[in-house]
Amino acid sequence: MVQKKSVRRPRGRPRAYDPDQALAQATAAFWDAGYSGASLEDLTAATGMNKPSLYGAFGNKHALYMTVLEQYRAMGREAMREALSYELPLADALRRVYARAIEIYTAGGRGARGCFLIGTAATESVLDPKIRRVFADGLHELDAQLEARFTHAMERGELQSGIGAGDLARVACGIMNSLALRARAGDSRRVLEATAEAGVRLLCSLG
Amino acid sequence: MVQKKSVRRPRGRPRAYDPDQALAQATAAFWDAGYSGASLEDLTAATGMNKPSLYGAFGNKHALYMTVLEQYRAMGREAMREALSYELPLADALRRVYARAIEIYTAGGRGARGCFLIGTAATESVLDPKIRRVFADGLHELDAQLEARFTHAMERGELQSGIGAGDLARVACGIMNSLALRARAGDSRRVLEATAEAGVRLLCSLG
DNA sequence: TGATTTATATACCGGACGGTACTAATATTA
DNA sequence: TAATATTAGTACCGTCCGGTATATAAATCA
Repeated sequence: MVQKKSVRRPRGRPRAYDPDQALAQATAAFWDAGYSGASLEDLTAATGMNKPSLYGAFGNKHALYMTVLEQYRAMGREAMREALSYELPLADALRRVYARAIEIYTAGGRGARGCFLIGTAATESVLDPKIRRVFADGLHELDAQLEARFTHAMERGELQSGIGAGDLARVACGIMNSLALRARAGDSRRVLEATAEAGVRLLCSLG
Repeated sequence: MVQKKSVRRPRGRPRAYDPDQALAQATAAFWDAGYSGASLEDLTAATGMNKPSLYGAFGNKHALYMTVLEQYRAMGREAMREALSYELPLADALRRVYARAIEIYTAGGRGARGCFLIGTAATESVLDPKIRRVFADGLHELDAQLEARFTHAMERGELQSGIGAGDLARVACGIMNSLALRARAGDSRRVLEATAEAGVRLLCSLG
């Protein structure tokens, strides 16, 4: 009988940190201060790790950031996939999407921080092509998720619009971008929700 | 007869730089790299000034950034005021607004940089309340300009919508935010223009 | 128990950071 | 021309930056 690997400890001194938790705390540090604004000291303080351990686990600052960035994208993709129901009417599906986005954007101990990509990756995107690529991919992936849902609604006869699904998706994505920015600017949850609802009604021709 | 002050030179050694031009070049440096990402060396290289002159003229890095930020806001306000015609039909006025925004967002030597506020101030807004205030004011001022135009269109009977002028304005502002982000992400001008046009048609119920 | 393996912890590296004292240069004023 | 005023330019300040060498601690394996 083979012993479970997760129980059998590896050979050397055990880690004093939980990798997932450390990554989450590094995410928070970057989210607050941005990539350039978060110092290695901020990151070690946030994770509770010392610098050599941080390097051993995640590589240098840029590599750590890229890891965090990809993890955020995966979280966002999954959150959207869950929220963007194909069962509910289009308007309700969009409402769920925006509600979930507002949840994510207004979380955070030091006040709302918006979208991680918009708050940190956008800034670096001009001078850092790798970050720009991930940032653009993140936007376009959301576009694609939304476009598929709009296409579905059109095919089902749930929505007739003179505007193509792709363009509708980019506008719907734009509403979300705006929620992220307004959250980071400190707008109240009520304003965010009203903006989202107005967007839903426009997009679904419920004006 | 009084001699013009602008001709009469002040007492000491004359400046080797043009203050307006220096400020524009500092703007470019911050726009590319963000506030935290732009070093004082970047700023002196961009402006051609040495550090003591830079300090004498504009104060420390934060003060210089705040000056640049306010100047950008003034430029943006004026650009919107010019573009947001009250004579043209609402849809055409919005088209002018977005066209002008795309012009500003895609300018820049090292590639498109989007909106200065979104690309640089948003990132700092979580940890720097003064920057957050200016960022939020910038968003809300654009909201107000757009809301006034929507209100005008409604009063004139040019637009009937179940959505209030304020909410329409925030959505219209969101489209612009999205153009800024997409520009910084590297999206083509064609995509930006298509997104803007879709936004116009939704906002003006031309779907 | 002793060797080996892995991680932690301390202390340090060269360099870049934001910021400034000091000197030299260039103008006006008397 | 001498005195004064204002700027430019150089050189430097202490600190923090990202990153790493080295030593020590804590586990498994034989």
